[in-house]
Amino acid sequence: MPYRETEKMRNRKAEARKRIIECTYECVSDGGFRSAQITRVAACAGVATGTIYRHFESKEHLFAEIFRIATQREVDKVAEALATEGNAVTRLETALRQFAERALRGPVMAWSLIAEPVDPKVEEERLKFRRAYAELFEQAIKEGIGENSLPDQDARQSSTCLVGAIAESLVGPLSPAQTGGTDQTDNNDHDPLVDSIICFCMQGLTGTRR
Amino acid sequence: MPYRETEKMRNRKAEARKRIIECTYECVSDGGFRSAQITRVAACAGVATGTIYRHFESKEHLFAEIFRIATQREVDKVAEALATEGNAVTRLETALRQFAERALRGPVMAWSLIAEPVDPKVEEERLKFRRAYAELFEQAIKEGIGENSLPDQDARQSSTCLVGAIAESLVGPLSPAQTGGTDQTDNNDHDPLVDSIICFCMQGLTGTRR
DNA sequence: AGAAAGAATGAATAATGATTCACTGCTTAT
DNA sequence: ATAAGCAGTGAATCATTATTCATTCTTTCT
Repeated sequence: MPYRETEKMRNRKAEARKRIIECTYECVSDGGFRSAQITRVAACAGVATGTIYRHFESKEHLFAEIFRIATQREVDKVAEALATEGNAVTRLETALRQFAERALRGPVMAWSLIAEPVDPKVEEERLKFRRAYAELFEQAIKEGIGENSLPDQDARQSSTCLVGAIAESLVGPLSPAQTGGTDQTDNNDHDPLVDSIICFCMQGLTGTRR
Repeated sequence: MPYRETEKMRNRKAEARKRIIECTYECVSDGGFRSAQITRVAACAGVATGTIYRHFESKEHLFAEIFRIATQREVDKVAEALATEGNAVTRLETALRQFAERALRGPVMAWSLIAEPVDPKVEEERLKFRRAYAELFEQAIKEGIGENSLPDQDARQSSTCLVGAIAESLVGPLSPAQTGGTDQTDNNDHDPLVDSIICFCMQGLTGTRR
Protein backbone atom coordinates (compact mmCIF):
# COMPACT_ATOMS: atom_id res chain seq x y z
CA MET A 1 0.00 0.00 0.00
CA PRO A 2 2.13 2.82 -1.36
CA TYR A 3 -0.04 5.77 -0.32
CA ARG A 4 -2.04 6.34 2.78
CA GLU A 5 -3.50 9.66 3.90
CA THR A 6 -1.33 11.00 6.68
CA GLU A 7 -1.76 13.69 9.30
CA LYS A 8 0.29 16.16 7.30
CA MET A 9 -1.96 15.74 4.29
CA ARG A 10 -5.10 15.97 6.36
CA ASN A 11 -3.86 19.24 7.78
CA ARG A 12 -2.94 20.62 4.41
CA LYS A 13 -6.37 19.77 3.05
CA ALA A 14 -8.06 21.25 6.07
CA GLU A 15 -6.13 24.44 5.58
CA ALA A 16 -7.07 24.69 1.92
CA ARG A 17 -10.68 24.12 2.84
CA LYS A 18 -10.49 26.78 5.48
CA ARG A 19 -8.92 29.20 3.05
CA ILE A 20 -11.67 28.56 0.52
CA ILE A 21 -14.29 29.16 3.16
CA GLU A 22 -12.67 32.37 4.28
CA CYS A 23 -12.40 33.69 0.74
CA THR A 24 -15.98 32.81 -0.06
CA TYR A 25 -17.06 34.57 3.09
CA GLU A 26 -15.10 37.60 2.02
CA CYS A 27 -16.60 37.61 -1.47
CA VAL A 28 -20.11 37.33 -0.06
CA SER A 29 -19.50 40.10 2.47
CA ASP A 30 -18.39 42.18 -0.41
CA GLY A 31 -21.02 41.67 -3.06
CA GLY A 32 -23.42 38.97 -1.96
CA PHE A 33 -23.66 35.39 -3.13
CA ARG A 34 -24.30 36.58 -6.63
CA SER A 35 -20.81 37.98 -6.88
CA ALA A 36 -19.09 34.96 -5.38
CA GLN A 37 -18.42 33.02 -8.55
CA ILE A 38 -16.32 29.90 -8.27
CA THR A 39 -13.67 31.47 -10.48
CA ARG A 40 -13.35 34.47 -8.24
CA VAL A 41 -13.33 32.48 -5.05
CA ALA A 42 -10.67 30.17 -6.47
CA ALA A 43 -8.51 33.09 -7.56
CA CYS A 44 -8.89 34.71 -4.16
CA ALA A 45 -7.94 31.50 -2.37
CA GLY A 46 -5.04 30.89 -4.70
CA VAL A 47 -6.25 27.55 -5.99
CA ALA A 48 -7.60 26.29 -9.27
CA THR A 49 -11.32 26.20 -9.89
CA GLY A 50 -11.26 22.43 -9.97
CA THR A 51 -9.82 22.35 -6.48
CA ILE A 52 -12.97 23.86 -5.09
CA TYR A 53 -14.79 20.79 -6.28
CA ARG A 54 -12.40 18.52 -4.39
CA HIS A 55 -13.52 20.20 -1.20
CA PHE A 56 -17.17 20.87 -1.94
CA GLU A 57 -19.64 18.86 -3.92
CA SER A 58 -21.03 21.93 -5.68
CA LYS A 59 -21.34 25.66 -5.42
CA GLU A 60 -24.61 25.18 -3.61
CA HIS A 61 -22.96 23.05 -0.96
CA LEU A 62 -20.17 25.57 -0.50
CA PHE A 63 -22.67 28.40 -0.19
CA ALA A 64 -24.79 26.45 2.25
CA GLU A 65 -21.74 26.00 4.46
CA ILE A 66 -20.87 29.70 4.31
CA PHE A 67 -24.44 30.57 5.10
CA ARG A 68 -24.43 28.25 8.09
CA ILE A 69 -21.22 29.76 9.44
CA ALA A 70 -22.26 33.38 8.94
CA THR A 71 -25.62 32.71 10.43
CA GLN A 72 -24.29 30.93 13.46
CA ARG A 73 -22.08 33.89 14.22
CA GLU A 74 -25.06 36.29 14.19
CA VAL A 75 -27.40 34.08 16.11
CA ASP A 76 -24.76 33.46 18.76
CA LYS A 77 -24.29 37.17 19.31
CA VAL A 78 -27.99 37.69 19.80
CA ALA A 79 -28.29 34.66 22.05
CA GLU A 80 -25.43 36.02 24.11
CA ALA A 81 -27.11 39.39 24.52
CA LEU A 82 -30.32 37.68 25.54
CA ALA A 83 -28.54 35.56 28.13
CA THR A 84 -27.42 38.44 30.34
CA GLU A 85 -28.93 39.56 33.62
CA GLY A 86 -31.87 41.92 33.82
CA ASN A 87 -35.53 41.82 32.86
CA ALA A 88 -36.74 40.70 29.46
CA VAL A 89 -37.30 44.20 28.12
CA THR A 90 -33.75 45.31 28.83
CA ARG A 91 -32.28 42.15 27.40
CA LEU A 92 -34.41 42.41 24.29
CA GLU A 93 -33.32 45.95 23.74
CA THR A 94 -29.67 44.97 24.05
CA ALA A 95 -30.16 42.07 21.67
CA LEU A 96 -31.97 44.16 19.08
CA ARG A 97 -29.28 46.76 19.25
CA GLN A 98 -26.64 44.08 18.82
CA PHE A 99 -28.47 42.73 15.80
CA ALA A 100 -28.98 46.13 14.21
CA GLU A 101 -25.47 47.36 14.81
CA ARG A 102 -23.90 44.24 13.40
CA ALA A 103 -26.12 44.40 10.33
CA LEU A 104 -25.29 48.04 9.86
CA ARG A 105 -21.60 47.27 10.00
CA GLY A 106 -21.90 44.52 7.40
CA PRO A 107 -24.93 45.47 5.34
CA VAL A 108 -24.12 43.35 2.33
CA MET A 109 -23.75 40.20 4.40
CA ALA A 110 -26.89 41.12 6.31
CA TRP A 111 -28.76 41.49 3.06
CA SER A 112 -27.41 38.18 1.80
CA LEU A 113 -28.52 36.38 4.92
CA ILE A 114 -31.91 38.02 5.09
CA ALA A 115 -33.07 38.69 1.59
CA GLU A 116 -30.76 37.76 -1.27
CA PRO A 117 -32.26 35.06 -3.44
CA VAL A 118 -30.29 31.87 -3.18
CA ASP A 119 -30.48 28.30 -4.41
CA PRO A 120 -32.81 25.86 -2.69
CA LYS A 121 -30.12 24.21 -0.55
CA VAL A 122 -29.12 27.60 0.82
CA GLU A 123 -32.71 28.66 1.23
CA GLU A 124 -33.14 25.68 3.51
CA GLU A 125 -30.42 27.08 5.71
CA ARG A 126 -32.15 30.41 5.66
CA LEU A 127 -35.29 28.85 7.02
CA LYS A 128 -33.32 27.43 9.92
CA PHE A 129 -31.76 30.84 10.44
CA ARG A 130 -35.12 32.55 10.58
CA ARG A 131 -36.41 29.93 12.91
CA ALA A 132 -33.42 30.35 15.20
CA TYR A 133 -34.02 34.09 15.45
CA ALA A 134 -37.73 33.70 15.81
CA GLU A 135 -37.22 31.26 18.65
CA LEU A 136 -34.73 33.43 20.49
CA PHE A 137 -36.79 36.58 20.39
CA GLU A 138 -39.97 34.66 20.93
CA GLN A 139 -38.61 33.06 24.05
CA ALA A 140 -37.53 36.42 25.46
CA ILE A 141 -40.85 38.00 24.61
CA LYS A 142 -42.68 35.20 26.35
CA GLU A 143 -40.53 35.69 29.41
CA GLY A 144 -41.41 39.38 29.29
CA ILE A 145 -45.09 38.54 29.16
CA GLY A 146 -44.62 36.15 32.06
CA GLU A 147 -42.90 38.72 34.24
CA ASN A 148 -45.42 41.39 33.19
CA SER A 149 -42.86 43.69 31.63
CA LEU A 150 -44.53 43.12 28.25
CA PRO A 151 -48.24 43.08 27.40
CA ASP A 152 -49.70 39.85 26.12
CA GLN A 153 -49.04 39.40 22.39
CA ASP A 154 -48.33 36.93 19.61
CA ALA A 155 -44.65 36.46 20.42
CA ARG A 156 -43.80 34.78 17.13
CA GLN A 157 -45.43 37.51 15.11
CA SER A 158 -43.78 40.29 17.06
CA SER A 159 -40.43 38.66 16.61
CA THR A 160 -40.94 38.56 12.86
CA CYS A 161 -41.91 42.22 12.81
CA LEU A 162 -38.79 43.11 14.77
CA VAL A 163 -36.52 41.39 12.27
CA GLY A 164 -38.41 42.97 9.39
CA ALA A 165 -38.36 46.49 10.75
CA ILE A 166 -34.64 46.33 11.39
CA ALA A 167 -33.86 44.63 8.11
CA GLU A 168 -35.83 47.11 6.05
CA SER A 169 -34.34 50.05 7.87
CA LEU A 170 -30.84 48.86 7.19
CA VAL A 171 -31.03 46.83 4.08
CA GLY A 172 -33.61 48.86 2.28
CA PRO A 173 -31.93 52.23 2.24
CA LEU A 174 -28.37 51.00 2.49
CA SER A 175 -28.41 47.78 0.60
CA PRO A 176 -27.81 47.37 -3.08
CA ALA A 177 -24.35 48.54 -3.97
CA GLN A 178 -24.55 52.06 -2.66
CA THR A 179 -22.77 51.07 0.49
CA GLY A 180 -20.17 53.54 -0.62
CA GLY A 181 -16.66 53.44 0.73
CA THR A 182 -17.34 55.15 4.05
CA ASP A 183 -15.69 52.71 6.38
CA GLN A 184 -16.86 53.03 9.94
CA THR A 185 -15.05 50.62 12.17
CA ASP A 186 -15.37 52.79 15.26
CA ASN A 187 -19.13 52.83 15.28
CA ASN A 188 -19.38 51.01 18.57
CA ASP A 189 -21.23 53.47 20.68
CA HIS A 190 -24.23 55.33 19.35
CA ASP A 191 -25.79 55.58 15.97
CA PRO A 192 -28.90 57.77 15.75
CA LEU A 193 -30.27 55.51 13.01
CA VAL A 194 -30.06 52.50 15.29
CA ASP A 195 -31.57 54.51 18.11
CA SER A 196 -34.70 55.41 16.23
CA ILE A 197 -35.16 51.91 14.88
CA ILE A 198 -34.85 50.48 18.37
CA CYS A 199 -37.27 53.09 19.62
CA PHE A 200 -39.95 52.00 17.16
CA CYS A 201 -39.31 48.35 17.91
CA MET A 202 -39.43 48.66 21.67
CA GLN A 203 -42.59 50.66 21.41
CA GLY A 204 -44.07 47.99 19.15
CA LEU A 205 -43.24 45.45 21.83
CA THR A 206 -44.04 47.33 24.98
CA GLY A 207 -46.58 49.89 23.91
CA THR A 208 -44.62 52.45 25.85
CA ARG A 209 -42.55 55.33 24.66
CA ARG A 210 -39.29 55.77 26.49
CA MET B 1 -44.97 56.48 -50.76
CA PRO B 2 -46.34 53.00 -50.82
CA TYR B 3 -46.56 52.45 -47.06
CA ARG B 4 -47.72 54.74 -44.33
CA GLU B 5 -48.56 53.64 -40.81
CA THR B 6 -52.30 53.53 -40.50
CA GLU B 7 -54.71 53.47 -37.58
CA LYS B 8 -55.25 49.77 -37.95
CA MET B 9 -51.52 49.08 -37.65
CA ARG B 10 -51.14 51.41 -34.71
CA ASN B 11 -53.88 49.54 -32.92
CA ARG B 12 -52.42 46.20 -33.72
CA LYS B 13 -49.03 47.26 -32.40
CA ALA B 14 -50.57 48.73 -29.30
CA GLU B 15 -52.38 45.49 -28.68
CA ALA B 16 -49.23 43.45 -29.08
CA ARG B 17 -47.46 45.74 -26.67
CA LYS B 18 -50.28 45.43 -24.21
CA ARG B 19 -50.25 41.67 -24.55
CA ILE B 20 -46.51 41.57 -23.90
CA ILE B 21 -46.93 43.70 -20.82
CA GLU B 22 -49.74 41.55 -19.51
CA CYS B 23 -47.79 38.37 -20.03
CA THR B 24 -44.69 39.76 -18.39
CA TYR B 25 -46.80 40.86 -15.47
CA GLU B 26 -48.23 37.39 -15.23
CA CYS B 27 -44.82 35.74 -15.36
CA VAL B 28 -43.49 38.04 -12.66
CA SER B 29 -46.53 37.46 -10.44
CA ASP B 30 -45.86 33.82 -10.86
CA GLY B 31 -42.16 33.47 -10.25
CA GLY B 32 -40.57 36.88 -9.97
CA PHE B 33 -38.49 38.76 -12.49
CA ARG B 34 -35.97 35.97 -12.47
CA SER B 35 -38.43 33.62 -14.07
CA ALA B 36 -39.66 36.08 -16.69
CA GLN B 37 -37.20 35.23 -19.46
CA ILE B 38 -37.77 36.86 -22.80
CA THR B 39 -38.36 33.46 -24.38
CA ARG B 40 -41.07 32.61 -21.92
CA VAL B 41 -42.73 35.99 -22.12
CA ALA B 42 -42.69 35.78 -25.92
CA ALA B 43 -44.17 32.30 -25.92
CA CYS B 44 -46.84 33.39 -23.48
CA ALA B 45 -47.72 36.43 -25.59
CA GLY B 46 -47.71 34.38 -28.76
CA VAL B 47 -44.97 36.35 -30.51
CA ALA B 48 -41.39 35.65 -31.49
CA THR B 49 -38.59 36.67 -29.18
CA GLY B 50 -37.41 39.26 -31.65
CA THR B 51 -40.79 40.94 -31.54
CA ILE B 52 -40.28 41.87 -27.93
CA TYR B 53 -37.36 43.99 -29.04
CA ARG B 54 -39.56 45.90 -31.49
CA HIS B 55 -41.62 47.06 -28.57
CA PHE B 56 -38.97 47.43 -25.88
CA GLU B 57 -35.39 48.50 -26.14
CA SER B 58 -34.19 45.76 -23.80
CA LYS B 59 -35.32 43.38 -21.12
CA GLU B 60 -34.40 45.99 -18.54
CA HIS B 61 -36.69 48.56 -20.15
CA LEU B 62 -39.54 46.08 -20.30
CA PHE B 63 -39.04 45.16 -16.65
CA ALA B 64 -38.84 48.78 -15.62
CA GLU B 65 -42.20 49.39 -17.26
CA ILE B 66 -43.76 46.39 -15.56
CA PHE B 67 -42.34 47.52 -12.26
CA ARG B 68 -43.74 50.99 -12.74
CA ILE B 69 -47.20 49.67 -13.54
CA ALA B 70 -47.29 47.18 -10.67
CA THR B 71 -46.00 49.76 -8.27
CA GLN B 72 -48.44 52.42 -9.30
CA ARG B 73 -51.28 50.06 -8.65
CA GLU B 74 -50.10 49.42 -5.07
CA VAL B 75 -49.25 52.97 -4.23
CA ASP B 76 -52.60 54.17 -5.53
CA LYS B 77 -54.44 51.78 -3.28
CA VAL B 78 -52.59 52.98 -0.23
CA ALA B 79 -52.99 56.62 -1.20
CA GLU B 80 -56.70 55.99 -1.60
CA ALA B 81 -56.96 54.47 1.86
CA LEU B 82 -55.07 57.41 3.33
CA ALA B 83 -57.35 59.92 1.62
CA THR B 84 -60.53 58.91 3.44
CA GLU B 85 -62.22 60.70 6.30
CA GLY B 86 -61.20 60.21 9.91
CA ASN B 87 -58.19 60.88 12.04
CA ALA B 88 -54.66 59.95 11.01
CA VAL B 89 -54.50 56.83 13.16
CA THR B 90 -57.62 55.31 11.66
CA ARG B 91 -56.55 56.15 8.15
CA LEU B 92 -53.09 54.71 8.73
CA GLU B 93 -54.54 51.52 10.05
CA THR B 94 -56.77 51.16 7.01
CA ALA B 95 -53.87 51.85 4.69
CA LEU B 96 -51.55 49.37 6.39
CA ARG B 97 -54.24 46.75 6.25
CA GLN B 98 -54.75 47.47 2.58
CA PHE B 99 -51.05 47.13 1.96
CA ALA B 100 -50.70 43.92 3.92
CA GLU B 101 -53.76 42.27 2.50
CA ARG B 102 -52.79 43.01 -1.07
CA ALA B 103 -49.27 41.74 -0.50
CA LEU B 104 -50.63 38.61 1.12
CA ARG B 105 -52.83 37.95 -1.88
CA GLY B 106 -49.93 38.32 -4.30
CA PRO B 107 -46.85 37.42 -2.31
CA VAL B 108 -44.56 36.74 -5.24
CA MET B 109 -45.27 40.09 -6.81
CA ALA B 110 -44.92 41.74 -3.43
CA TRP B 111 -41.55 40.11 -2.98
CA SER B 112 -40.47 41.16 -6.45
CA LEU B 113 -41.41 44.75 -5.79
CA ILE B 114 -39.89 44.89 -2.34
CA ALA B 115 -36.88 42.65 -2.30
CA GLU B 116 -36.03 40.71 -5.45
CA PRO B 117 -32.71 41.81 -6.90
CA VAL B 118 -33.15 43.50 -10.22
CA ASP B 119 -31.07 45.32 -12.78
CA PRO B 120 -30.05 48.93 -12.15
CA LYS B 121 -32.77 50.48 -14.33
CA VAL B 122 -35.40 48.58 -12.39
CA GLU B 123 -33.73 49.32 -9.09
CA GLU B 124 -34.14 53.00 -9.92
CA GLU B 125 -37.87 52.44 -10.16
CA ARG B 126 -37.76 50.65 -6.85
CA LEU B 127 -36.21 53.67 -5.22
CA LYS B 128 -39.06 55.80 -6.49
CA PHE B 129 -41.49 53.18 -5.20
CA ARG B 130 -39.95 53.22 -1.74
CA ARG B 131 -39.92 56.96 -1.72
CA ALA B 132 -43.57 57.08 -2.74
CA TYR B 133 -44.55 54.83 0.16
CA ALA B 134 -42.28 56.55 2.59
CA GLU B 135 -43.80 59.88 1.66
CA LEU B 136 -47.38 58.68 1.94
CA PHE B 137 -46.97 57.13 5.35
CA GLU B 138 -44.69 59.88 6.51
CA GLN B 139 -47.25 62.51 5.61
CA ALA B 140 -49.98 60.69 7.47
CA ILE B 141 -47.78 60.16 10.50
CA LYS B 142 -46.93 63.84 10.55
CA GLU B 143 -50.62 64.70 10.42
CA GLY B 144 -51.13 62.34 13.33
CA ILE B 145 -48.44 64.09 15.30
CA GLY B 146 -49.99 67.43 14.44
CA GLU B 147 -53.46 66.42 15.62
CA ASN B 148 -51.96 64.74 18.72
CA SER B 149 -53.24 61.29 17.88
CA LEU B 150 -49.63 60.11 17.55
CA PRO B 151 -46.66 60.84 19.79
CA ASP B 152 -43.80 62.81 18.34
CA GLN B 153 -41.45 60.54 16.32
CA ASP B 154 -39.16 60.27 13.33
CA ALA B 155 -41.91 59.88 10.74
CA ARG B 156 -39.61 58.70 7.99
CA GLN B 157 -38.03 56.07 10.19
CA SER B 158 -41.36 54.82 11.47
CA SER B 159 -42.63 54.55 7.94
CA THR B 160 -39.65 52.42 6.97
CA CYS B 161 -40.19 50.16 9.95
CA LEU B 162 -43.83 49.72 8.99
CA VAL B 163 -42.98 48.61 5.50
CA GLY B 164 -40.27 46.30 6.83
CA ALA B 165 -42.41 44.70 9.48
CA ILE B 166 -45.16 43.97 7.00
CA ALA B 167 -42.82 42.83 4.28
CA GLU B 168 -40.95 40.44 6.53
CA SER B 169 -44.13 39.04 7.96
CA LEU B 170 -45.50 38.31 4.54
CA VAL B 171 -42.54 37.75 2.32
CA GLY B 172 -40.31 36.03 4.79
CA PRO B 173 -42.54 33.15 5.75
CA LEU B 174 -44.56 33.00 2.57
CA SER B 175 -42.16 34.05 -0.08
CA PRO B 176 -39.81 31.81 -1.94
CA ALA B 177 -41.68 29.21 -3.91
CA GLN B 178 -43.59 27.67 -1.05
CA THR B 179 -46.65 29.69 -1.90
CA GLY B 180 -48.24 26.33 -2.48
CA GLY B 181 -51.44 25.97 -4.43
CA THR B 182 -53.86 27.11 -1.71
CA ASP B 183 -55.81 29.70 -3.63
CA GLN B 184 -57.63 32.17 -1.44
CA THR B 185 -59.61 34.58 -3.52
CA ASP B 186 -62.26 35.14 -0.89
CA ASN B 187 -59.91 36.46 1.74
CA ASN B 188 -61.43 39.89 1.82
CA ASP B 189 -62.57 40.18 5.38
CA HIS B 190 -60.27 39.13 8.21
CA ASP B 191 -57.00 37.34 8.33
CA PRO B 192 -55.57 36.75 11.80
CA LEU B 193 -52.07 37.07 10.39
CA VAL B 194 -52.83 40.54 9.08
CA ASP B 195 -54.50 41.41 12.35
CA SER B 196 -51.48 40.67 14.47
CA ILE B 197 -49.10 42.43 12.08
CA ILE B 198 -51.27 45.51 12.16
CA CYS B 199 -51.46 45.29 15.91
CA PHE B 200 -47.68 45.41 16.26
CA CYS B 201 -47.40 48.20 13.73
CA MET B 202 -50.05 50.40 15.30
CA GLN B 203 -48.51 49.90 18.68
CA GLY B 204 -45.14 50.83 17.28
CA LEU B 205 -46.70 54.01 15.95
CA THR B 206 -49.01 54.96 18.77
CA GLY B 207 -47.46 53.35 21.80
CA THR B 208 -50.91 52.15 22.73
CA ARG B 209 -52.37 48.71 22.71
CA ARG B 210 -55.89 48.44 21.36
C1' DA C 1 -50.88 43.69 -59.72
C1' DG C 2 -46.55 45.50 -58.04
C1' DA C 3 -43.24 48.03 -55.51
C1' DA C 4 -41.94 50.14 -51.20
C1' DA C 5 -41.65 50.01 -46.41
C1' DG C 6 -42.30 48.28 -42.13
C1' DA C 7 -43.31 44.14 -38.91
C1' DA C 8 -42.43 39.60 -37.45
C1' DT C 9 -39.65 35.75 -37.18
C1' DG C 10 -36.47 32.55 -34.90
C1' DA C 11 -32.04 30.48 -35.72
C1' DA C 12 -27.51 32.05 -34.84
C1' DT C 13 -24.48 34.61 -31.81
C1' DA C 14 -22.57 36.27 -27.59
C1' DA C 15 -21.81 36.46 -22.91
C1' DT C 16 -21.66 34.52 -18.58
C1' DG C 17 -20.55 31.02 -15.34
C1' DA C 18 -20.78 26.22 -13.36
C1' DT C 19 -18.76 21.87 -13.84
C1' DT C 20 -15.79 18.24 -15.79
C1' DC C 21 -11.76 15.52 -16.73
C1' DA C 22 -7.40 14.18 -18.83
C1' DC C 23 -3.22 15.34 -17.27
C1' DT C 24 0.66 16.77 -14.14
C1' DG C 25 2.96 16.42 -9.98
C1' DC C 26 3.32 15.29 -4.90
C1' DT C 27 3.31 11.90 -1.02
C1' DT C 28 3.72 7.69 0.84
C1' DA C 29 5.49 3.11 1.81
C1' DT C 30 8.38 -0.40 0.40
C1' DA D 1 14.45 4.63 -6.06
C1' DT D 2 10.11 3.59 -7.49
C1' DA D 3 5.36 2.31 -8.00
C1' DA D 4 0.74 3.38 -6.44
C1' DG D 5 -2.57 6.56 -5.54
C1' DC D 6 -4.43 10.83 -4.41
C1' DA D 7 -4.39 16.18 -4.89
C1' DG D 8 -4.21 19.96 -7.91
C1' DT D 9 -4.80 22.05 -12.33
C1' DG D 10 -7.24 24.89 -15.77
C1' DA D 11 -8.66 24.63 -20.50
C1' DA D 12 -12.61 22.63 -22.53
C1' DT D 13 -17.44 21.67 -22.15
C1' DC D 14 -22.09 22.41 -21.07
C1' DA D 15 -26.01 25.21 -19.88
C1' DT D 16 -28.52 29.17 -19.73
C1' DT D 17 -30.20 33.48 -21.61
C1' DA D 18 -30.20 37.97 -23.71
C1' DT D 19 -29.71 40.00 -28.07
C1' DT D 20 -29.05 40.39 -33.12
C1' DC D 21 -30.12 40.26 -37.97
C1' DA D 22 -30.83 38.09 -42.51
C1' DT D 23 -34.92 36.54 -44.17
C1' DT D 24 -39.83 36.14 -44.74
C1' DC D 25 -44.40 37.96 -44.26
C1' DT D 26 -47.94 41.99 -44.35
C1' DT D 27 -49.67 46.16 -45.25
C1' DT D 28 -50.20 50.18 -47.99
C1' DC D 29 -50.63 52.93 -51.92
C1' DT D 30 -50.57 53.72 -56.95
